[in-house]
Amino acid sequence: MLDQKLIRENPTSVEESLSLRGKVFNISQIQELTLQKKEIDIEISTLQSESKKLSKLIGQEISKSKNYDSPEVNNLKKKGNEYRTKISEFEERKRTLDQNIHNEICNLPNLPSKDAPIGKNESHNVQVKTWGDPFVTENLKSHWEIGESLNLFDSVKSTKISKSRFITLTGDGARLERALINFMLDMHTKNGYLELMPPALVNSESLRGSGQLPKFSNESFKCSDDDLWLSPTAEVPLTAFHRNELIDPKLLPIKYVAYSPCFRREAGSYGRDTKGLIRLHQFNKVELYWFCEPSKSLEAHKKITSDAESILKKLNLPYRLVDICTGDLGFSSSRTFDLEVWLPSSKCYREISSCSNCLDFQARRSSIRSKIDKKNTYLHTLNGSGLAIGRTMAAILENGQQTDGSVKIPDALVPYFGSNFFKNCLI
RNA sequence: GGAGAGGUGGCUGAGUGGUCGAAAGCGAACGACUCGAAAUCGUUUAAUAGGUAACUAUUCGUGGGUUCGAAUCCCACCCUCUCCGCCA
Repeated sequence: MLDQKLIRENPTSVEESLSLRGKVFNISQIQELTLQKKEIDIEISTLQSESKKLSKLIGQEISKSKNYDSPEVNNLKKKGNEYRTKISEFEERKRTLDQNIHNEICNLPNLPSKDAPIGKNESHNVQVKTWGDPFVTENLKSHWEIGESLNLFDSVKSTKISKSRFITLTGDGARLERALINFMLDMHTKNGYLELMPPALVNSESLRGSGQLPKFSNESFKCSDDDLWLSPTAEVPLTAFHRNELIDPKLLPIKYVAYSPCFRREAGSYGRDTKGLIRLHQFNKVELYWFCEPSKSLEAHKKITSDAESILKKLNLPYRLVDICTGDLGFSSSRTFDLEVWLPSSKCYREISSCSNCLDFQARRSSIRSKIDKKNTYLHTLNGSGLAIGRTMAAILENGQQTDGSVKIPDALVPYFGSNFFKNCLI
């Protein structure tokens, strides 16, 4: 959520900044509403002030004369009644204004950082660096072909259980998934993160707090009988963990790592990535999340990104770092670095982690503050996948494939997986 | 699911119609004492919105209502706790 004061005082610069996202936002309309509200606010508070004084006077009058019904008192009460009707009229108008303003502002995305590259869509994202050797050989198998031949997962049977875009991991596939989760959690907790295992179902307020609602309700699964949704990312419960809190500044920065299943409807992606582990309605993810004071968030953004990178390096997976352009930024983010892993079968890099600095956007929506320099200040929040498990498995299968059809398990993972090769199991 | 209790500041907790934005304690900040610290003593310390400021308004779970006036009375909802039932 953007600061109302900022919108009121700098509508043009807000409008210009938001337009870098490639859409037109009508800020002046919101500004007009907030100005109207301000006028009414002043009107109401003067009336309330007078009515309050009157009430006190009545109280004094009554205690002096010990008479609740004297003509003087009744006269004053009549006057008080007039105030009340007047005030409630104004309040009615204020309420509708407030609602409109709130709706409008909640639908505005975060302002893109001045450092983010300007562009319209993902083709304008900027590659910052690459790591490792993105090898290209002919006759490479896709990860779903490898998975099928080694019996690591079964998507056909999964449609019986649920529907398409769900997967059942089997045998060594399930074991590898588990190994990856444990490996990542261990790496990050050794690196100073506190592990959390949050609920997978979250309420509407939590989704609003991190920016998924009201705009993106069609991207999450909703429970029909309750005000609960299947969490699309651990970012949601982690933000909500501290909602409406004043955090002791001594605890900052707070660094959480959380494993969670993630559920996404993937509406509008029909026909894309229909095979394999890349795009599923349910997937596992290890998420990194920071709360820090505003002056430290740029530095924190670099750190959270390099913490996510360290996993790719340990697993020896070639990747590149991409600076997301203004037109491709997520709703809550002001700046995002994506980590994209090399998938040799499709000869391209695919997103495996997205590390975002949301500044105070989510903290304002969720009211998460700290007393910094004697002032209550909204904290900055940062999130980054560290990493998406299914896509990591896809990358391991494709990058580790050998000419004899076997797959080399990265050395760092062997202690977690318990072996350096897959046993081909029969189902 | 049934019965009961309760939601008050950073935290604990008093307050049942009239200077109550709210006692007290804890915590925190500053000062004194000290070589320094602990202990002790003193002072200060809720948030939000508007305003350069003085100040004004709002906020005692949320939303309505009664009243000149509500933390306090009425209604609805949400949440938490205890007991019982069910259950991994």
